[in-house]
Amino acid sequence: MPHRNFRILQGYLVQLVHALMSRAVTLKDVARTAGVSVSTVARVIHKNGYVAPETRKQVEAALEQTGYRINVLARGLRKQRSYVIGHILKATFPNLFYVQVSLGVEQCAREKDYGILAYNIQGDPERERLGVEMFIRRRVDAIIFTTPTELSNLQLALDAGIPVVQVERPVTADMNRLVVDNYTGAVAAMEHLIGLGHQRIAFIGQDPASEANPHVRYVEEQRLGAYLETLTAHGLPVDRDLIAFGRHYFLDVRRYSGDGRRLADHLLEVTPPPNRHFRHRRPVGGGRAAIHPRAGAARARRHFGRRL
Amino acid sequence: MPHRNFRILQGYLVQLVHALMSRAVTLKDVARTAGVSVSTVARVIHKNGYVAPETRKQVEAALEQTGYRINVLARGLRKQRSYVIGHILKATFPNLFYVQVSLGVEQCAREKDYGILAYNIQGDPERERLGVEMFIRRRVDAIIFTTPTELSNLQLALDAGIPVVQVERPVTADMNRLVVDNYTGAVAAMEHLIGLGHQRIAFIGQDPASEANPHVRYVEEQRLGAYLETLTAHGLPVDRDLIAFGRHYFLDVRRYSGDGRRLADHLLEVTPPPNRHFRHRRPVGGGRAAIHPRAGAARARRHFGRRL
DNA sequence: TTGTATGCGTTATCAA
DNA sequence: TTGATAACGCATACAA
Repeated sequence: MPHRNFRILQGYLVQLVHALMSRAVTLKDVARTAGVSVSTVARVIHKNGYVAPETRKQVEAALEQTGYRINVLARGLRKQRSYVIGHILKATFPNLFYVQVSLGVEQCAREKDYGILAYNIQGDPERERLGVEMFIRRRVDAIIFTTPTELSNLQLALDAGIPVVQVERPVTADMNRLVVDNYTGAVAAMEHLIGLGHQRIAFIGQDPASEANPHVRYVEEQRLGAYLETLTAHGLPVDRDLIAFGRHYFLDVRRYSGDGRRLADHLLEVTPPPNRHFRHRRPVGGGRAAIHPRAGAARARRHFGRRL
Repeated sequence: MPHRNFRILQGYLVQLVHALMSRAVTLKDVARTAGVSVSTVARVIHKNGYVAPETRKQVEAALEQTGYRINVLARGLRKQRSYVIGHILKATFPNLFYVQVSLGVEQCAREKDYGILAYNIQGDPERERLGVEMFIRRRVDAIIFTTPTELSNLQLALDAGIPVVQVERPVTADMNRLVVDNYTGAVAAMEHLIGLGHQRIAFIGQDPASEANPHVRYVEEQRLGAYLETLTAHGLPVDRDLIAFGRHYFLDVRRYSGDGRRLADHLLEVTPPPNRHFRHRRPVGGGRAAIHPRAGAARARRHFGRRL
């Protein structure tokens, strides 16, 4: 289709000419059109120092007329800040948790006029290192690890003078970290359900007693503890048949860089069938008591012992 | 927990001191330790111009010793390039299509040592404009719109001399665009299924004849056309009962900025139940013939007319 | 109240 | 074969 190819070529050329012809407006340009010096323009823009009212008028008119936009790179070079935060993500696909976190990070940064440079490592520690290296070259002002993989990579950033924060699954307690409070969250979920009048509530999760990963074990202990504690606090019975343990979800994201088919295969392979039916049970009257995470975790252990 | 708070405070302080004490190594530092000028170091780094072998040795040693890392911002100021591409996304959550695109964009950019600055607009044209403005201030080298919302925002970027590309759902034919070839994709899917021996294949999609959005209509026409064409090419019968029209998925992402509950409500509300049963049908012998998109779309129209 | 001059870290030109 | 220097666009200390 020669006509179509021509249009495409034309599109490229138009943009190329645009890009080559146009030079971004600088402070100097504004100063020239306003008939003042660059520092006067700077004073107007930053609203510091004294500027005569009429001079200000002229400068503002010139700013309007030229369509000046600050060059963040140049400002960054001068102020020794890039106004960029690096975000290293363990995986976005297919886990929407990471997507939600990156959305939140981006929105929050935007309010402070910061940009987010995302770097997806697909679970690969070596890529994580490469990401840190790139961020150092770009002089990012901070690095967020969601979630961190190797301590050495955190240290690498720190040695370059870049502050870091670990989001979930911290690999060290010696650096900033932000973790989900699973206990409070699970209590809130339970309170919500009980508040709606439900009394036969099931728990689906991994078995803390047989979980090797310490982080996962901790998380599951908190959740299960909250579940048991809240039930008891409301005078509801604990029914072992309503607790389904099992690895319901697991993915090694390194194996799935955009390959949807292998992903689907693997999901089918590792997801076990439901391991028991939830039997119907007569509801029991409510109640309310103080609930504490420590007590909840302890109760989880007492209730099920080391082995289930 | 005073002990825990102390550790957190300590973490902050350690990082603060790190950040304040450390100054990034510059070319000048390397030059000083190597006992040469900055331009000699630059020549070694960029492998252009002539450098005496021993001088090179010294410089390389100094580079190693100091741990020099180029300052991309400074280079960008000088070379009038930011080595950053802006990526405006209509939505990432809950649509994994956008996530996949942004992953691909990022990987590809990385190979060319480019960074990706993502800007999520949640379907809001005004945010799209703000995104373009931010990208102009940061002097990004190009902007990708996945997917574009307003033509004026594309024009805004172009006027600032920044090349743009529209990914799917182009709002104009006059600027670069990259679109999915739905016809070829659907043919491939059909060939795959037929190749596996399947002969009773259903089509689920929207009705092109009653679709108001021109883009969606075009997409559905291509897909349905490919479906019909491929069936016929293989000598398989077209069974109207195997074609299910209906709006199976729709989301106005502006309404769901992280509110999972309302999202779930809406999904349940707009997703209709399956509109017919797929009846069993006897398979019919195969065959193979040439297939063309235009013919496919025409066949779709002939087969079902304006109204179905 | 305004302007001049310097430096941020690079690249590139030109002279030595 | 190497070094001095200007320029990129901005912020700021200081001079006028």
